[in-house]
Amino acid sequence: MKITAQEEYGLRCLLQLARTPQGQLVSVKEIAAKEGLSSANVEKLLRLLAKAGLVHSVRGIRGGYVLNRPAASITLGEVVRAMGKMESTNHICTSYTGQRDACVHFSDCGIRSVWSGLTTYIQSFLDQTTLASLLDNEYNVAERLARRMSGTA
Amino acid sequence: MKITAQEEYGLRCLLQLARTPQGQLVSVKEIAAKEGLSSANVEKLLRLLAKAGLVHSVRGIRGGYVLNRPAASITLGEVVRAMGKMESTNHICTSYTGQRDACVHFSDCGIRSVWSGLTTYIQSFLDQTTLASLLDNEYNVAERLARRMSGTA
DNA sequence: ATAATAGTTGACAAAAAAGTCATATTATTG
DNA sequence: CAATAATATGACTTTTTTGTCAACTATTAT
Repeated sequence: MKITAQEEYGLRCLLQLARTPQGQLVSVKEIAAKEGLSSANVEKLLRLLAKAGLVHSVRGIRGGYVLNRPAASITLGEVVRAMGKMESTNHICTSYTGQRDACVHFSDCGIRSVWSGLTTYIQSFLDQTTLASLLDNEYNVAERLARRMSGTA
Repeated sequence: MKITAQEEYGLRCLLQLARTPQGQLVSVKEIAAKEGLSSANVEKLLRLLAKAGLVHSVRGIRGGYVLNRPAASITLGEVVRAMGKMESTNHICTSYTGQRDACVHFSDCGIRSVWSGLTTYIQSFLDQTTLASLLDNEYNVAERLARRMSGTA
């Protein structure tokens, strides 16, 4: 139960796109440089996001990636699901069953119900957070910091 | 962001202990058989739980494991933390930073605050669920099932 | 005492996740 | 129309996580 590397980095790449004005293209190289990741890795992440329809790519010289929709309409839930490491509610109890075919216990055992409850709970949190709200928060923090540093507040 | 094998199996082993009456010892072999896991694996899981103080072991012939505290006082949060795969709130942004030493962005960036918010949110869910409540639920399900099958309801 | 049973430990093996690389494809620009 | 700069793809490598094994220690029963 922790955020995977792909989820974290995928989100970061997406935020880099969200920070650039209007459907302006950003290259893998730029994103990689800004995030301190390898280009190969960033490319892989962006391909996952493209498959999920969150970003869209343009080939050729001067090509790059853009968000497919406004940052305010993209939720963290979508991002995390796009990275493919989220337990899907209907797979609960199918992954970890020991050497048995199905859940060793009842067909609707206590474990199944907590795990699926937890998954739903987490997704509701993620689905309520948009890329835009993350940036907002970031800018507010930056602003507060700037004010404090300049002795204005 | 998904439940790890260790978390799931650790919980299952613990529930096996919670199901047996009073501080009665259960051997690794029994648990392994009931869960369809290898003894070696169950042993490893139980050692983690023992290190965290959730269970206690007795050696020698007729030895085995017991819960250290009543099932109603052990929360899922404790279990998950014992298995060591939970993001700890003060490690946020120290694991995934690309090739940089620290968070590439602000020292209190948008990502950090969501991830730590999410972690807290998840833990509050887990900390409100006890082993006992999982068993309750299990028994209720079993009872409902039994009633339905016997045509009583 | 000794044999048998059960937990303990650390090293190792296998599987999964993360990351890299080489090669192909596409578009632009001179 | 060639050179260049960008994305696309799949195979491969590395790292991390899971799981197994073998040798050891403790406890009980005979």
